[in-house]
Amino acid sequence: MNAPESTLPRERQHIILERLRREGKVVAADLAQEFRVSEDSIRRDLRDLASQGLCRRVYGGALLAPHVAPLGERHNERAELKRNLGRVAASLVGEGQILFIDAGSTNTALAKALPDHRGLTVVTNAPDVAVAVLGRPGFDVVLLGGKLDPRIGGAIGSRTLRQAQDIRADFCFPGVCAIDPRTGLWTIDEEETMFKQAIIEASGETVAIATPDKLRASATHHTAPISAVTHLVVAADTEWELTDAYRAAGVAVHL
Amino acid sequence: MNAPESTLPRERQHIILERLRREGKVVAADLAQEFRVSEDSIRRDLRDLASQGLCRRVYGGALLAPHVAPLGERHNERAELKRNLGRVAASLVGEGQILFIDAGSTNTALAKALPDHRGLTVVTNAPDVAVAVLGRPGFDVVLLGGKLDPRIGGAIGSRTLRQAQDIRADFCFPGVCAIDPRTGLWTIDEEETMFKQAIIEASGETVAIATPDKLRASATHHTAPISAVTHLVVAADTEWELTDAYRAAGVAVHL
DNA sequence: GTGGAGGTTGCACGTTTGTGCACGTTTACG
DNA sequence: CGTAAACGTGCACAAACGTGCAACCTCCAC
Repeated sequence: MNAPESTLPRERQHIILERLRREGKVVAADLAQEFRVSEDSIRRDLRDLASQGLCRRVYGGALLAPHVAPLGERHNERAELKRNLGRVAASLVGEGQILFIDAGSTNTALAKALPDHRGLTVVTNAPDVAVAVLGRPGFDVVLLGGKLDPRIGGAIGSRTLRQAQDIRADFCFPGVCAIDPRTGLWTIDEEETMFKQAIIEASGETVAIATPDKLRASATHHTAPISAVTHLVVAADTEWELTDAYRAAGVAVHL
Repeated sequence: MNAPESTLPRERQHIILERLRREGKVVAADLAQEFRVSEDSIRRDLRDLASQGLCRRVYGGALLAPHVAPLGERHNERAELKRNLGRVAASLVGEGQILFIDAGSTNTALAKALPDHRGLTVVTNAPDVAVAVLGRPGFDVVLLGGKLDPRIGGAIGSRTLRQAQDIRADFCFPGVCAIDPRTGLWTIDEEETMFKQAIIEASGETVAIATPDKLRASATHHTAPISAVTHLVVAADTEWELTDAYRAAGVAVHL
């Protein structure tokens, strides 16, 4: 079915994941024959995918991870995408760390994907992010107060800013309005910009989660240079040229 | 029915469990024929599932374990009651007023029941209350920050207290742990008590919404005398003696 | 061009896991 | 009480697995 001509390892993993989504399972031996590579390589691919939480490794092949939906059946594909991005981003954080999580639907998906029992502390200006982790085992939640902006879904005024400046975090997940491999992060609103700058400043590493539209979008206020971004999480079908451009800029790209 | 072509061992167990969920029982011989494997393998699968507590092993096959949900949902009539109480309480507020809304599931129901297009300002320490009104037309929302207490579902520390003291409101809806016609409001936690006292102090009128269990409950910390409570919202089937006692204490009772 | 770093691949090795069969034991039922 | 089906256990075998290693590729600095 597929062109076994010459498949790049990256591309191969992508195709495997796609088939996994479609059929729910894959058999290592079949894939090896199809791609004309040894089963060893397939096993390595499967191991990689499993380590990213995208599939569950089993004897003889792999099954789709229970949390990864089998390719948008009735749910919004957009929500599906964000869930996946959230899962990938969540895999970056380690035991006992402190996370700044900005407002935004993608970041809410991230919050839902964060693992329990890791002693994580979530600091957020968005009530729905707080709701997503509140009450789950192994989470501390700190809410940043202030007047909520209904367009953003979070607090951003000067009062919020002051509270944020009293905190230091390991990771920071700013909402992304637009991102560019040369210029960095962009935002629409000025107060929002100041808030994002503050939390980026106060954090060790910055993770930008960008849905495909954000990679092509533009916005009015420059928020941070690309050098301030340590990790970038994008969809798996993003063009190689683009991801390579980010990698060249020193950003660790995850998909 | 199923493709007996090639089924991975783990996948097979998964399918068995699924069928178990749907039909409540499975027969080993049938499964063996269906998956084209020996009954020995099926028995091993069943034994594995049983050792994980997912099914109960019986002679000839297996039954669904009592703990495992057999597919389906349960409805909560408590939610229905709280919705009704919330509707009644919501009818008390007028145009353009400022409301302090404490954390708690009953108050979340109230927030959902608040009418749109009234120019209301909601001040809350609970993220789920904020989510309930955020983005709806005619609402301003102010979030009180601080460390969230997972048992309460809201922020209560000293930082939250300070923010609350900077605000004056028309109405205040403290979460009710216990209430008594003679002694007033009671709470379980000390910090929680201080927060409720602060918002009651800062508000013109205080509305207590009490589910039936709260009318009979007791708690450790005295929060406010009954004279501080202006309105009480209770279920329609509350005893007359009790509602009369509250009315005698100067409380407007609504049901 | 040259060489080294980093990544990918296939192979060999020993190990783990799943399978079916044989055997003796337990269970259900007439 | 007797029989047949279902069961558990031990065993042999094959398939799948992880790991270490050497070969190979590409990219980039020198």
